[in-house]
Amino acid sequence: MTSSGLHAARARGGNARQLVHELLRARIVGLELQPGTPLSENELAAELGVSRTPVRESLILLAEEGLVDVYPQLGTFVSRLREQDIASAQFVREALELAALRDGVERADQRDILELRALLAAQTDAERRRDPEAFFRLDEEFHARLMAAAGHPEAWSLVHHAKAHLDRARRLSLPLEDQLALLIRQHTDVVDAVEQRDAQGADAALRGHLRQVFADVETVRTRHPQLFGEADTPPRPRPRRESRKRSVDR
Amino acid sequence: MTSSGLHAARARGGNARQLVHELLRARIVGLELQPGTPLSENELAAELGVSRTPVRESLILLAEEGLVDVYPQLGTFVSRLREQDIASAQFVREALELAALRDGVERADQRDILELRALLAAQTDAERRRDPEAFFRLDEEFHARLMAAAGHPEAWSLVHHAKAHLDRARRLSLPLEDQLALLIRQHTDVVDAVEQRDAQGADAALRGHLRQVFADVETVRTRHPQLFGEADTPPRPRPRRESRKRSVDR
DNA sequence: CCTGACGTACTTGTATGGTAGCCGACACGA
DNA sequence: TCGTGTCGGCTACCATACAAGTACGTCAGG
Repeated sequence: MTSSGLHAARARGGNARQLVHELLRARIVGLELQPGTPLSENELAAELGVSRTPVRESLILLAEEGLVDVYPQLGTFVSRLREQDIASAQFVREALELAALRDGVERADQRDILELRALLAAQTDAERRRDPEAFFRLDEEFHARLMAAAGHPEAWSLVHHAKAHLDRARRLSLPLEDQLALLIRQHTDVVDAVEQRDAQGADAALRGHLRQVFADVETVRTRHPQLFGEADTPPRPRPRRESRKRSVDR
Repeated sequence: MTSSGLHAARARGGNARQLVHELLRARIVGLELQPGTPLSENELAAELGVSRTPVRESLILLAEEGLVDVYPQLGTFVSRLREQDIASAQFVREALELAALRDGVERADQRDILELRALLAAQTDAERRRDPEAFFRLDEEFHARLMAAAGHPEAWSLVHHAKAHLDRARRLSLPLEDQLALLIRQHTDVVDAVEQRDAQGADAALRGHLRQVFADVETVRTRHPQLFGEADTPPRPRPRRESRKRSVDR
């Protein structure tokens, strides 16, 4: 069961809160838990084999990231994909990654280039195996490594947070024809430009790549509109009828 | 009693967790709680008239922001000013504020300019009254307003988080001679450039301003080295009983 | 006197009980 | 038929009890 795995991991490493947090985060970003899904503290605690405390603390952290919405005395729900959240995440990601890349063009050494190229090779392999999940992990690692090479490894966590909102939508578009190949090509262009110390080229390549990702979200929006929504009102677990509800705190 | 005030505020506004979080955050950023100070969940709960739960949840959030360090089974301490944290905060702040300003130069309308100028006037007033605390609040509002005018009000929260690490150190340098006047001058330069749609000028003015703030931190480091530290190990063995109120010497 | 084992008083982490408030179903009355 | 009041079940929030672990003062033994 899930609980046994959690107990094992708990013995190995971190505390229950971190484990639950990471687990729920992965499930939300991976769309295993779809937007609008109700998350009950009691239910999760029972399912994961821990008490409500670490579950609750995890939900608070997820709420801070914008991945869940907490309505006191009402319930906690996986947040819907909101126009504003996605646009904001895109802005933050662009600003941070492009700023980092400006330093990266100067600071990256041959060792960094080699590691990035190794990740590109692994991505190509994942694409050939038609394994979008593997590609997702490698994509994360690529962008993280890029920021580390630029000398700003800590700022990655912020990009990581922002990226979650984009990935949640983007994931549905990845299995599409030739999508992975296109993204890998764009990654490669970035690395090439960095290796040649071509600041303008690198900037253009990465910007184009990030905009591509943003465009993918739009594609998904038209195909899966039910995942999106402004969500001033809490989603309904299993409703039959509409009812008006005034939102509480921010 | 402190608790009565909190209960009152609680009736008015949010839940206990948010109130405790904001209170502790203000005390830490305001250096009322100096770096290295131990924060006991029990002690805080008793002092604030709430149970451990909201206090603990607040500390978790503060730990996420990097303002406190939690050592399990050992204690929670106000984090020291770390070289890396400060540099990272500076990078994030520059990246986000400058990226926003690029949009702001195009999007800001006359109404935005007027509101910004009103804040500048208030800052000048605070400077004349030699009121650094008031200036700090107005500085926050100025930068927040600037990002809102640029069309990225949500990204402010990230800058706000980053700014905390800088402000904590900077606060000690603000009462210095002519510091406030210089900062206000720089703020004014930014607004002037934005009003004239001078993208390059605005970029240079804001970058210069942010670098100035960063330089102030260095000044403080040489004067108050005890506030800094890499803190691989818990800050202090064990300061028992009340020994705070250690006035900042020169 | 010096050294080292140990108990005690703390710490955070986790589990659980109690409370106020919201929603939806259902009975009742017009 | 439709509107309304009540009640049961759910929620998150908060308080409290227990468990696991660390540091330091104390004291026995050299």
